[in-house]
Amino acid sequence: MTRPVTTAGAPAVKVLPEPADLPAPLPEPGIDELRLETVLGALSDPLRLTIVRKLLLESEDFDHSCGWFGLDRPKSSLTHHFRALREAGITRQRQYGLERRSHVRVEDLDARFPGLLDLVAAWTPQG
Amino acid sequence: MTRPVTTAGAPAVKVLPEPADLPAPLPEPGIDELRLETVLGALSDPLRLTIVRKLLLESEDFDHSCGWFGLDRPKSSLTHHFRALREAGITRQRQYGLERRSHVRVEDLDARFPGLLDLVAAWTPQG
DNA sequence: CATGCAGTACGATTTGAGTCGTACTGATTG
DNA sequence: CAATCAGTACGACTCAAATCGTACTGCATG
Repeated sequence: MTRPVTTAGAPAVKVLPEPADLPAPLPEPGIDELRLETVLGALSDPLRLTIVRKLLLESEDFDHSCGWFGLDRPKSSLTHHFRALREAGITRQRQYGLERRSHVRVEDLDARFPGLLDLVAAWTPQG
Repeated sequence: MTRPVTTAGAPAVKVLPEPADLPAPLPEPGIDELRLETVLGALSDPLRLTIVRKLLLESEDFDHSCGWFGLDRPKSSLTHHFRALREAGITRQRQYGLERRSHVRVEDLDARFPGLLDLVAAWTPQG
């Protein structure tokens, strides 16, 4: 298993050192609305695979804004892909002032599609 | 693990016996050419998910021809989807006389993308 | 309050996938 | 060898997704 474990065991306390009242997440499918074909479709794009993998491997408990990824695409393209991930139920997005930060819905995805995120974490582009 | 290992309930009669020397498989990617994004893309279609799942759960050691699935689509559409699966590396196809039979490349996929086929086997349409 | 900045909205364009009808191929069998 | 049958090839159509430029919104900070 290569994916870093964020919360080992049973965390009774909220881990993220975020403000107690987080901004409400943008609209997203509920855990029981997650559809395998939709999730796989969203992950069938190399750029989105890059985004999710980077979130899985390099995000240190914090959400990340669009710019953090260093993706060489116009902003409108990034909006498109981040929305695709959110609407498929793969990421959750919250508005923090100017920034719209994303993180992977690890718990939900592990519950519904166990093993899937490990495949994403193990993915490497172009090889 | 829900995916069946091999012959669960013994088939009464071996309806389609295979010759000792199998026909050569149709062109397909090698195991080291399998790409996660391509595989996920091929599996992001409900009809193809249905095909692969049915092969995983109901095929008793034998390959199956197009007609076995009982899919209510024109033949040219089926050709399209079966080719998509083969070219993504998910199925292997062999020509048996008139019929072109398919089976899932379980070993290859389990080796490259462990857990993926379990997700497919657990999938249910429309729910 | 004015400026700047993160990101969206909208629309145009392009590309690729799904769908399917029709004509075809190639093996099987009478 | 002719009929049949499984499946393909080809092409047309449709639709959704990717891409991206430009204009916009709304928060933030001086």
